[in-house]
Amino acid sequence: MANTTASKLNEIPRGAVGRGGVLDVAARLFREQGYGSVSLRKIAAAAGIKAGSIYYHFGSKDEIVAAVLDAGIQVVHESMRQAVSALPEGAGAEAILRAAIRAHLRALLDVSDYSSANVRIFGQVPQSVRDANLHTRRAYEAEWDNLLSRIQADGALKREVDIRRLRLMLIGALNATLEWFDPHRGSAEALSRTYADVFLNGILERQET
Amino acid sequence: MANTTASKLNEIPRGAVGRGGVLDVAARLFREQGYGSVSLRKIAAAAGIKAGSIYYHFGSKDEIVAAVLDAGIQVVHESMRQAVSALPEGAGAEAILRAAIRAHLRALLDVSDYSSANVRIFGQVPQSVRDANLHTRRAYEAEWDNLLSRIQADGALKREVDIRRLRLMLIGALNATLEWFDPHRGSAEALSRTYADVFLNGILERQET
DNA sequence: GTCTATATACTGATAGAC
DNA sequence: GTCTATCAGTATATAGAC
Repeated sequence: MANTTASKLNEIPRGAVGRGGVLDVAARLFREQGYGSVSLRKIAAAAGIKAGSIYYHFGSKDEIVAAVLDAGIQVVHESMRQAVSALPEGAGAEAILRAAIRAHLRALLDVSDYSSANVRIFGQVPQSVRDANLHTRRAYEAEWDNLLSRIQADGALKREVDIRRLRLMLIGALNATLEWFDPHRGSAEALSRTYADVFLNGILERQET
Repeated sequence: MANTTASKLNEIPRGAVGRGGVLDVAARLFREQGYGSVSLRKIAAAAGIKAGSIYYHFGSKDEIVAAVLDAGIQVVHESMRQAVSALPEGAGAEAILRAAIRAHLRALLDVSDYSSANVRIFGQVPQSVRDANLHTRRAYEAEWDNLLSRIQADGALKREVDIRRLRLMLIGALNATLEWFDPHRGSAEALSRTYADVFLNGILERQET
């Protein structure tokens, strides 16, 4: 997903060139400024090239943003799947949920401009670009639905909870952190623990009667 | 907040005219399409006037969007304050939280294009516009922090919960519903109950040992 | 693979008629 | 209070030189 050719020596000081470099820069700018405010001229300038040169690598702005959106889902999907499958064999429902929440949040806040760009601009791009991203999104959503369904079948999740709605609520809550998270005030790691605490057990003090 | 003059008879069929009408239309378009994609020409066309005419009512695009943002916070703030103060005298922590959550969510999903536009475009507008909206936002945030602090002081909220972080998590989760809520699949009313259930008590089944 | 130059359309904003 | 006409700036995209 990241630009690999840029690590070679004897290159332009910018560091970002070629298709991968343009894509890296575009993802960062989209995350920072949104879709409508980022022009091809801005992307080109940040990558150290001229606007016209972009069309050697991509056919249109939509093609760039579509590539960013797809990569964004793939990164967070792979991160979540790996985190869950890395757990010990007999891991309980709570451990599984905590690992999945942590992986999703860290992908957004610590790891990937692509994943955070996806969350921030998906609602702003043209309908055709959204449609192109749907298959990739659906696969990630299915991963969560399967995980939650398994946990509910084991009896660890309240029976009255609707899986689809819970997934939308949980992912939405985690994604919303992009609007206010400040690494100076706490780590994504610690924040993921708080989210797990709240979603798993709630915020009300329990009576010990 | 809504256009009042438009209810008079013998007017242009569009229904939206004058400063209030322009603002109503702008709020709806911003909510639907985001900040960058909505031009003054689009706003004017939807309001049934020409682009140049907008400048009789507003000095700039930023002035329009700033007015939309402020109104958006004021609507949801007033809605939440009223809902809480309308509760019976001795209402418990759970009833208060449920009423506040319900009011916030219904303002976003059922009532106001201004409130939903605020949530959707705040992260996309120029820094100067965000700054102008800060005072209004802070007042609403303080309302929530006071409410949550009172409940925690009463011992109904877990002591280890950080108030500011909880407020960010809760409001963020509720605001995120704008990205996926579909009135055909359920009411905002019912959804607010589910959010309260999850945040108050969590999703894990409790052992009855 | 990147450059310059350019075509075409749209942007926010202004001036003056009615 | 809305209109028409227009300005300067910027948008995506293309063509051809190097």
